[in-house]
Amino acid sequence: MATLKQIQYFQTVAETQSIRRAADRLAIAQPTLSTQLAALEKSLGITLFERTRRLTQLTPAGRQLLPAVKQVIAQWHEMRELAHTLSDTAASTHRLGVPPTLGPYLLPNIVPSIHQQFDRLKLYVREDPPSQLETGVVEGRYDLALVPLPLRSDNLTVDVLFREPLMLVAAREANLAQNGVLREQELAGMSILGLDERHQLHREVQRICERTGAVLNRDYEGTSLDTLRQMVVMGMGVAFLPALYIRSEIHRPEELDVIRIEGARLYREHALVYRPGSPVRRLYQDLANLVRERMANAFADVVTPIFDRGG
Amino acid sequence: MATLKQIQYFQTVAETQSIRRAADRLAIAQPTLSTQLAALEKSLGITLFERTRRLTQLTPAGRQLLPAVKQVIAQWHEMRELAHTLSDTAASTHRLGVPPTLGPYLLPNIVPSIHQQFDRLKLYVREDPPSQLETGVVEGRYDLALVPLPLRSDNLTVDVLFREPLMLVAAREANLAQNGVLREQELAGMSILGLDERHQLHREVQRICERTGAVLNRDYEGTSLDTLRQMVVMGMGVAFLPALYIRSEIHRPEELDVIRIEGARLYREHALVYRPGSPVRRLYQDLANLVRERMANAFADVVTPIFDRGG
DNA sequence: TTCTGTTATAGTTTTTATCTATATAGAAGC
DNA sequence: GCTTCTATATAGATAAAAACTATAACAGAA
Repeated sequence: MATLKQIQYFQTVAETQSIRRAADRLAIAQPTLSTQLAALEKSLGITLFERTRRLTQLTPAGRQLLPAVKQVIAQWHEMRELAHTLSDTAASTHRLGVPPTLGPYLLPNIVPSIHQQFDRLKLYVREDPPSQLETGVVEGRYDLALVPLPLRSDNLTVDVLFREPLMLVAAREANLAQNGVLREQELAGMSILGLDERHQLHREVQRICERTGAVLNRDYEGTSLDTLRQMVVMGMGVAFLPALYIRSEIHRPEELDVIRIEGARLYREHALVYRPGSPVRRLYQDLANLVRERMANAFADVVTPIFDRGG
Repeated sequence: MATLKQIQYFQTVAETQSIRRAADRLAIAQPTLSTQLAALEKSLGITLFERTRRLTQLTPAGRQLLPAVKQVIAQWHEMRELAHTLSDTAASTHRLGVPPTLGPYLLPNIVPSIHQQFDRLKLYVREDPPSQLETGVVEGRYDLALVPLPLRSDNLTVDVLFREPLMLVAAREANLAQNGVLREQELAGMSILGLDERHQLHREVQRICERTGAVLNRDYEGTSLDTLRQMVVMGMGVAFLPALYIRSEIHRPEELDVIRIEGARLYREHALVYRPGSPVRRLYQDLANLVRERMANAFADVVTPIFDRGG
């Protein structure tokens, strides 16, 4: 069938112009080389060499085949080199899925740290709704994903990363809270703007409303955190926005009041998920730890890293 | 060592996303495939697949290695295709050496016939002095060569092709022969222009002079047939020129008289030579026959094909 | 001719690839 | 929670191949 070994033998004989010398260079016995060469010639249907006692040289056909043979060997070496590079698991490209309400506000803060620690690791990042992320990882479209808790699927490994508060945001003119703090009871009856129901955040806000007695306004729903913020700025109502979003995106604080709710469990939790069978799960655990540490070091005032659950 | 078979297996498993299905498609047993895959992974130092019950899919590293693997296989297929083309011996490029006093005047007449009969054969033609041609073939720089007889080497196969008369050429004004014919005796004492001694023709003319009593003029020697002709035109003397040269190159016959010498053995003989061990000697014999036949059909008035000697 | 160096062939051993049979382990169903 | 199904892995045996040693064949040189 023309093996790689055989075409390497071919190349060496062509170079040394002698079966004996080629056998020496290849560290095999001369009859082995003769036999393999004959086998190659038979499988290709070509006489590659003109064997005389004085020298063994290429036939016209062999001479023309040689460049093609060298190409194959060169490609093969290239492949092996690539494999060697990739043998460091942290040297390949991993497909990371992120939810639209987290990715753009978290990644800019952690990607530089990742590249610092794993300098040859590459991330191919795509956004998807959390449900898509979960099935995406299960079905292999993603290698790992950032998803909000709780998970639907139970056949994924979950490394809980951190807790992110949801802050109440109101137009400055509304003058809702004097010192930036409200008590949970004061939420009762308040009309809350939310995202449309395809977003996970919709459900999270809905849950908060049910517990606090606030009313989720379903007449107008945002399609992204940015439109939701605009709706608040325009005085359409108040909304819960994730702390990391507020930290990243609210560049003109004078337009909006950010209000902390006293005593309430107003937060969402994010986790890194991947298939339990992934051969590189160790790397993913390292990545999860890196995210937690980065959050603890630079965003302790915004989020709460969780070191002890999952993983 | 990462064999071609193994990387083909790799590709098939990547495509089918299943070791079992890949084994079916490859018509081998599933354990064989598992083993070979494991061997490949070990030799590359990479885990290529994430094996679960539901599906066997590429790891990030495997995903990135796949294109390189496909390249190797593609190059290999290309090589085999080329080999298939070349398996027709008449489909390769053969290096043909020709002497400068024959090649340019013979080849234009026979190359079209060659390409007509062997439509995929290609000739790589180079000119060299006959001695260089002989050693060139022996040492493998040429696959075959046209050379004048007699040969120096005795370890070449010789297919004698044809006899080419040498004609006496004189300036028209000299008015040497009324009807274009002279008798051999009339050459005695005549001063003959020749080529310099690096050309085989020098020796051939010298031999003729010795036999007929003509005198080879060594004061001025041509470096090519064309300069020799010019010397004759300019009235510097007479010269022997090969019949095929005259047929091809003397476009203005009014300037020169071409004279046949009656009764003399004034000719040279050309042969096709190649190494006795050449695996394609059959093709070369066919080529020799083709040349002879072409000469017999279209140049019977100029040269005498030799069908029975050598080969 | 004989000697020398090179390739081919014969016969054997070792290695490798492949097979069959079976173990193991998730996922799905009862 | 147990069984069943399905996919991959492992064990052991067999077949294929590639390797070796020894020797034959053969051309060129002495």
